Amino acid sequence: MSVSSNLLKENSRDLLREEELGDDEVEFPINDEDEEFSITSIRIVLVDSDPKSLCLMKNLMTQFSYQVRDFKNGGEAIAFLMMSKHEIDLVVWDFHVPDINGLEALKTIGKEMDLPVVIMSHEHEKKTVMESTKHGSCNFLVKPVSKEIIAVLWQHVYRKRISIYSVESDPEESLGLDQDNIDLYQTNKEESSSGEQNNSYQKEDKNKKPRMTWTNELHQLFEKAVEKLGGVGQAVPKQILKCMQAEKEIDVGGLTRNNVASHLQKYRLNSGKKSCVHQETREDSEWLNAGPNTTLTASIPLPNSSFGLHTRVPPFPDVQNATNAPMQYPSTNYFTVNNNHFITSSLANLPYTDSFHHQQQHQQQFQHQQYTHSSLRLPSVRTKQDLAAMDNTDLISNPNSPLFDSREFFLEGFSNFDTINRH
DNA sequence: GACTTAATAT
DNA sequence: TATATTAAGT
Repeated sequence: MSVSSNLLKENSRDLLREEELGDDEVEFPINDEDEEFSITSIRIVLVDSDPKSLCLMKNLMTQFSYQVRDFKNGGEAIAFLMMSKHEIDLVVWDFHVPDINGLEALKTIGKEMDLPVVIMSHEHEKKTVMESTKHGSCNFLVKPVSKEIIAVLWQHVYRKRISIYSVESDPEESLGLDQDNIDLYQTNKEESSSGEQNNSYQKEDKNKKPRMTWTNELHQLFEKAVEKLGGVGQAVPKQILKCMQAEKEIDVGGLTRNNVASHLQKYRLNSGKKSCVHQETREDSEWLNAGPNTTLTASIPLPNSSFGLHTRVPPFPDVQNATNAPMQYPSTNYFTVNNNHFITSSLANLPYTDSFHHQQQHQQQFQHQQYTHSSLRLPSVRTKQDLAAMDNTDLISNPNSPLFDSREFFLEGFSNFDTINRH
């Protein structure tokens, strides 16, 4: 059975499963071929030097049916972890454990084993939170930790599993997955490591062909060709392309007939509209000001250049007025480096680059799913509806704390869940 | 195979 | 929302 179909399984099936499984078993929504693996309820190593806090946390966790192994002493905890790291799903470590503090624990665990670590502390100094986050803490819990937070601790295990699975097997090589499943799988993969935007950029580079940009220069060349061939009504893509390529001064790069056809489609559409009812838009006036000498590079990747400065190409000009007059460009500049887009302006209202925006949307979807995910039996006394109704900020114990504004520390989305993956 | 149009993705 | 890409129809 494939990964994604299982991920998407709805309640009915899972309920059935739950009857088949023992009480303390949780079926994980990840299968390796037909061999399903289920784990016993999530196993947590809890480390806190304060006996009261330790006891309280342990009780709470047990209440939510986690299996807890508690330690007052950091050294003992690490020793235990070294021995049974493969039997543990999550580590919850108090920042102020004297012999091994949170940071040291994060370092050691990060180096020696591949476990998600949640740091907790009675205080929430910026420095403490920052450091923990930097060192790969999945979450930072401020004591007293609320039930709601304990209830959703499973998410870190879930995420870890997903990310491990993603790294270890390349979905495209897996024969069992059809294209749809691969797509879904990759979506999940991106979501599961939402803190790593660079990765998803790189992913896109690998699979998708670069999107070309019609620069002013290119467009003028195009327009010149169209005119030469008898106007929009006469000119056809192939000839336009030939015409454009004939122009020695300007390198049209890897421009294809399809590119031209697409551009022509838009061009025709636009010129038709213009000749009917002409309403001068803001964009029009920008184009009216357009000048022939503005030099821009095509984003069609040229063999020798993978780097270029691009300016967003304005919409089509009014046909009659397009050729002359200096142009005022829209100010959204961005670089492309190997087809990665980086906005260079720090202006507030810049649009997202596409992939970033896209990713955000996924992220939001996933955040919602996390509460309601049916494939996991939540070790929770709350209903799924309750969880869904919970505001995300509930995950930080003191969201309104004057000392600690989660948004200040965490990347987009981190205030809800971890976006930093340890490896 | 080329062109146009429509749908889809970014 | 604009516009580039992809698919489908002629």
